[in-house]
Amino acid sequence: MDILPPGPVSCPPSCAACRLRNSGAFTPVSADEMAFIESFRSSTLNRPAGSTLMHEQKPGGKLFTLYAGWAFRYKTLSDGRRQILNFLLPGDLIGLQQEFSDGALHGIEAVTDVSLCVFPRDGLWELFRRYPNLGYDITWLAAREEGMVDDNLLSAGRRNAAERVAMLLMHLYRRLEHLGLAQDGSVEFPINQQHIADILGLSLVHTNKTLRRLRQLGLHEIRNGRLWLRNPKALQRLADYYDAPLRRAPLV
Amino acid sequence: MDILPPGPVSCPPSCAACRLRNSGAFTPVSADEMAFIESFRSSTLNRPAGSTLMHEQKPGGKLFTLYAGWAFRYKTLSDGRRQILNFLLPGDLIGLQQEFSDGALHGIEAVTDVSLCVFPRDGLWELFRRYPNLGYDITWLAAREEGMVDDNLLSAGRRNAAERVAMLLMHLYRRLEHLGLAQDGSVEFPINQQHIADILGLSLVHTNKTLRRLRQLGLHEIRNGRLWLRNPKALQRLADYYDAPLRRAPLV
DNA sequence: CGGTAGATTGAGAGTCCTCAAGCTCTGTGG
DNA sequence: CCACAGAGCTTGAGGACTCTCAATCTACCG
Repeated sequence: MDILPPGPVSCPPSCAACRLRNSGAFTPVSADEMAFIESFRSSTLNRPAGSTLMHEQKPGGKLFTLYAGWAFRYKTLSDGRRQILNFLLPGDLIGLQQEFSDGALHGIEAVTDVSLCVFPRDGLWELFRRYPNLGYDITWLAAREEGMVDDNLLSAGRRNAAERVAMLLMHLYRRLEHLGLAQDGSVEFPINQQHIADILGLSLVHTNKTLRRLRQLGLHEIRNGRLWLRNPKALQRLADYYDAPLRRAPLV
Repeated sequence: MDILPPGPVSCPPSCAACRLRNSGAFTPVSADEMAFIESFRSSTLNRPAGSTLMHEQKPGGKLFTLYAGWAFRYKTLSDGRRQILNFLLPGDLIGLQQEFSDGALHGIEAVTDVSLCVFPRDGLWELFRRYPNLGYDITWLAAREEGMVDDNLLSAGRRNAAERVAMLLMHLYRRLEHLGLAQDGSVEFPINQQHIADILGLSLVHTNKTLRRLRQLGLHEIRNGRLWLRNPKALQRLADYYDAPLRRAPLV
């Protein structure tokens, strides 16, 4: 990992130069809306791998859009057991629940070095008022994130270890590929086995044994921080996971 | 269970007579907004216990507000394993994810006879445009529901059977109490052990044994379709569940 | 009085967990 | 150049929690 600033990808000063927005993976916005988003953004921020972007206990905090890097939402029990709720990838909006929550809070931690666009929390209402489109987009993003948590809950509740692993690998590969981050049949994969255990609701040891078994069956390969799906069909069948293609998401 | 119409509580013709809105459990809206909501509503609907309100496969469908009764969102694997994602109680908005989803769909089924207010799906955008407040409220509801799924995921992933049961009983009791549905220290509890197993990610048999054990320890009692928390403190400690008091929710 | 839904119980089998080491790789410092 | 430390990955063994299979029991209904 690089020293701050994190690698070559900090947020550009202007949204017009935004690599995400110009990647084609997101729905276009009008010039007007983009100008508003840019004015709505209060600053940009780089944080190193492993840092806490939002505390599990404290409400408040800011609203972010993840520009580069990986992060995750999580909850912990008081004896330390941790459950990752979902992974956050570039373009994901961070901190929306804190705005509304009943105190059912979660923490957010950076997996890699990350770059963020920062938005003031109390500007959200104005966004809804002045640009209903953007409000609608934000609801879209919230609903999509809920859908991801739904999938994870189905895994944790009803899939066995191998099925959970297969599901996770498929899911992350698809999302990254959709963002244009797949190269030569592989994607960057910065999470370790503890992260995988924590999102799947498994122990570290069992996660290791399951990953190894699937690798030896030729289903995937994780090496040097990259993931290859060696047999996507088999993974899909194992996970019983046949979602429709991803749609372009809004980007705020 | 009654024959249709379900019991004495169908949606009133006018929102002004809405029992939910007048219960004090929801945030007030302006007369203007209420008039819009009433015009936005395309009809009302009663459905019997056990009916499917939304199919797991088909997108589309309508948007509902649950007026009376219980329902749940669920997903199933192709071999029939079912995971309930969360329970829906009066005031909950139903079908929002279908509007946005990437095809990551879920089904919705009525537990009891239910009454619903029906909204046209394609009117949602107009709602955001004309009443940004209401758009904001809908986002609030989406974020709250996600928070509930987050909690369930923490349970399924990291709590053992007894802790999961304790968590669920506390959670449902709190929500019902907040709706003013607690009477003499108990609430209506129309779900069976299969439902409980399906939301907790446990087998029916193990759910039964766990419920029985907690009952014999004097923690709760379920009888004649009602739930009593006999020892809320102990349940709370067991579940490691200490959320802030519930806030009033918006009602659309 | 049979039929059905739901709750209960017992027994045996598995999946998954915890404990405990050992291994590999990388970066640091002498 | 090598010893050392730390993070992450691997492996083995035993035990605990949960699952499946198979019945039985109760309450309610036609």
